Amino acid sequence: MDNIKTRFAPSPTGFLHIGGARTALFSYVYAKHNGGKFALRIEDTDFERSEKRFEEDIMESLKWLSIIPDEEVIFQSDRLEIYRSYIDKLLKEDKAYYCFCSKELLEEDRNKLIAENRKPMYVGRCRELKPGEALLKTPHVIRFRVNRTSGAATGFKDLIRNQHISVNNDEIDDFVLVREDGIPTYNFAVVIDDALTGITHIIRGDDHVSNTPKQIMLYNALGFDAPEFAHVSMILGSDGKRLSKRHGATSVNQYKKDGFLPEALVNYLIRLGWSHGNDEIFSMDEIIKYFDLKNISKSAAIFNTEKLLWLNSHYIKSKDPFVLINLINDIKDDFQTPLNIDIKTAALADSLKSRAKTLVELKQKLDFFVNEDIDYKDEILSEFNFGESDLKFLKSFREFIAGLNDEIFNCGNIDLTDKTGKENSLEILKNSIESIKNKFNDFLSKNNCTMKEKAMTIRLAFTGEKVSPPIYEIIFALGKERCIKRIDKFYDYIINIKR
RNA sequence: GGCCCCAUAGUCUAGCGGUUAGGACGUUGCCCUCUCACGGCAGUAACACGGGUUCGAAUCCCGUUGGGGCUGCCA
Repeated sequence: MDNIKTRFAPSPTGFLHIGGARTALFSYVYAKHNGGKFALRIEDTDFERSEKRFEEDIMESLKWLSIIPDEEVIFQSDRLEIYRSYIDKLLKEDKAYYCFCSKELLEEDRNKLIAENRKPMYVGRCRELKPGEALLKTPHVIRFRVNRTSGAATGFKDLIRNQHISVNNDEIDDFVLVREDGIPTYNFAVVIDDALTGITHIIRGDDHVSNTPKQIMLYNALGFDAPEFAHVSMILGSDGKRLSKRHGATSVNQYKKDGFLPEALVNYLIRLGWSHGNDEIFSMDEIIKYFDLKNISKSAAIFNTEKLLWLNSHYIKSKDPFVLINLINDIKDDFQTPLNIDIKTAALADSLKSRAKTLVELKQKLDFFVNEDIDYKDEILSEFNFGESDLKFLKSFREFIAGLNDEIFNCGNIDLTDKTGKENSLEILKNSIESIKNKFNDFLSKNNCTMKEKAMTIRLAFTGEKVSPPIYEIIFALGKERCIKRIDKFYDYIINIKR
């Protein structure tokens, strides 16, 4: 089929959640794989629950994920006139009818049917009514006249299951097309828009399967060709229940704030329900290259944060440290001070990136460096026993640091805005760290001790933590003054606890 | 309750009538090592159940069970 066009049609009643993001992604890559177009339509006909901030969130989140519509975004609230003209057509052709039953009356009908153990459907009170002018001035809705011919059924072929799904017409109510306030309902507006905008393939959540026959009826009644349908299974929480807030983060923007990279989220979501052999790592280009509806799973998938974290750490590891610094600064809260974009920060970020699963974690691991001073926490330090020999070592280690040539710590005023500047500075960095390493090893052998024996003491002194980047890098990044300051502080700390 | 859909390890999945049922996350052990990671190696764990069809079934059909969805003047 040529001129393929897909769409994502969220309602702005909440932040873009990962389930929505996944169907958007599927729709987007399906269109792109086939050289088609992808459209975004905001279904804001529920004025009660729709909010501007959610619209903005949805569009920003999609952009963040690189899911970019090819056309201008459509808002259903701008298209009320269009829907009106089609409802007139249906009314004129007797395919829809006015219903004057009050909500209270409907509720009564419903309770009665349930009590009799029958399907709670509209009883059809107004189905054959021919309302006059006066009656039309009273509150009413417009219902679709479902074909009640005995044995009639309505179905469609689902591309995910590759199977025809059919429902008997008497399972389908005379559903409301236009509400009392004159605003069309979902099932009506969705059909008009998909038909008028030339959508060829509708990829959406499983929860719409039972709406589809209603929509097919509308396509037929309006004389439109029905598009193809592909219903993707839902994403469930760890307990197998429908994903909700109690399962933790569900909105895309929360994942951004929590330090996830869009590549990781896209990679995770595409693999949740879709596969390409045994491959796990996909860039957007690769997804587009390989994507096929045939390889989408029919069954629901449970969201697994562990695997997302693995992918996130994979992508963090592959990033240039300067890029990582920018990304961290991009998600920081307003009250946080941004990281400096310099060679020392980059050096630490580079060695810390394999130790962090999220950008937030990476940021935290840089704290010992970013903060001018550090605190020694008893709950960490109490695990270690320090004696006279440690004090003696610290003294000579202090001398060693103080004796280092200032040149080693100097990385000059290199322009980091261009690529060669960065490369040059990384080269200087490598040399500095190498020479610190050599001098430090000399120092150790002169003092008859090994790295293994002394590393933890030094690490604790410099960072206050049991986990840190390699010692040489810390010395380089902190610089002579801060190293000495921290050695002194640590010395005092030990003396204090020994008393 | 009715209707629709789904069913391979804890999780995501490969498989599309004949495989020692493959990969990944997680997890366990070992190696590497200044810590923790990273990396490398090895291990762990699955065809929901019952009937058919067939020489042969994870794969096809039916049922059972379990799960999910819908059953709105929400989308």
